[in-house]
Amino acid sequence: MNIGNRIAELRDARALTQEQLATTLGISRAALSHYEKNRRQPDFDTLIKLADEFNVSVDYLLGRTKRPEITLDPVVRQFVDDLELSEQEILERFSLKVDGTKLSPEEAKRFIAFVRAERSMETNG
Amino acid sequence: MNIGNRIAELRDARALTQEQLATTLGISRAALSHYEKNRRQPDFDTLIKLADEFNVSVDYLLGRTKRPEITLDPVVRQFVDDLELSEQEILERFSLKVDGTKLSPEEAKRFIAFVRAERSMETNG
DNA sequence: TAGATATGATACATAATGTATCCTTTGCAG
DNA sequence: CTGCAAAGGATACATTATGTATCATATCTA
Repeated sequence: MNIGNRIAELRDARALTQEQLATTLGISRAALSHYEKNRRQPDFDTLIKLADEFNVSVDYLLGRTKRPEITLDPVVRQFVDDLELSEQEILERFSLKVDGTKLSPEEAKRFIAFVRAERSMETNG
Repeated sequence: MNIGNRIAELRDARALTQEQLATTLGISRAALSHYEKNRRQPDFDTLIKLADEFNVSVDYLLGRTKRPEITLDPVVRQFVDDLELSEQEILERFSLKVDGTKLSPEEAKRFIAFVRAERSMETNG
């Protein structure tokens, strides 16, 4: 997925014409067409205007991420990192809720400490 | 915060010289210097190489976000957003890791009991 | 203080961009 | 059908930005 496709996709989703979006961005329709056809690269200013306009991340526009969210909450990110939950197969199937309620960051931390403590006892005892 | 500052910042944090980073990126040192001084804008290819190299989001490089986190893979995102961690699922296919070691079913069970107990205490106390 | 190292500044050939304009397709009213 | 208009793709070309070599300017340090 490249930037052109993403722009066209987002524009279509809003039922905007190239003319309309171009005007909003302050560029010519021709330029926008070039972007959508991956013949030109918008400058950073226009890139950010696009991201703002569609409320997506630049990473998404560039096809670097599959989802448009800007970033995950850092706490969640940290949580995932700490748990070493990085294997896709696993992650496809699980997220951490207990009895329907998400684990809070504090709970996650305590969880980790808990597991470590238990293991430590197993090892030493 | 503009891209130049971010690049210089990240490069300094790794104690890399412009020469070293430029080589890694496959560009001239002069070009990198221009980027850091905000005299030129790297093309998308270089932009993404930079983000990959430093493991940050392009949004961060562009100064669009304050934190460097990249958007997680959608699978991870889903994992975080929505998962019900039932004991049955845990027993069947749960494989959280802590410190690189998989959680055993017993550990998973204790974990759930642990979370429930804590929540109970919060609710009642 | 000379030499090495790192980085900023500059010039200029080269490459990319922005826009006007033309072309093609599609939908639809008559 | 036919003609028209809207939308978007293609092209040409003047303009602008970029990449790099090279020079200049610190900053260490032996």
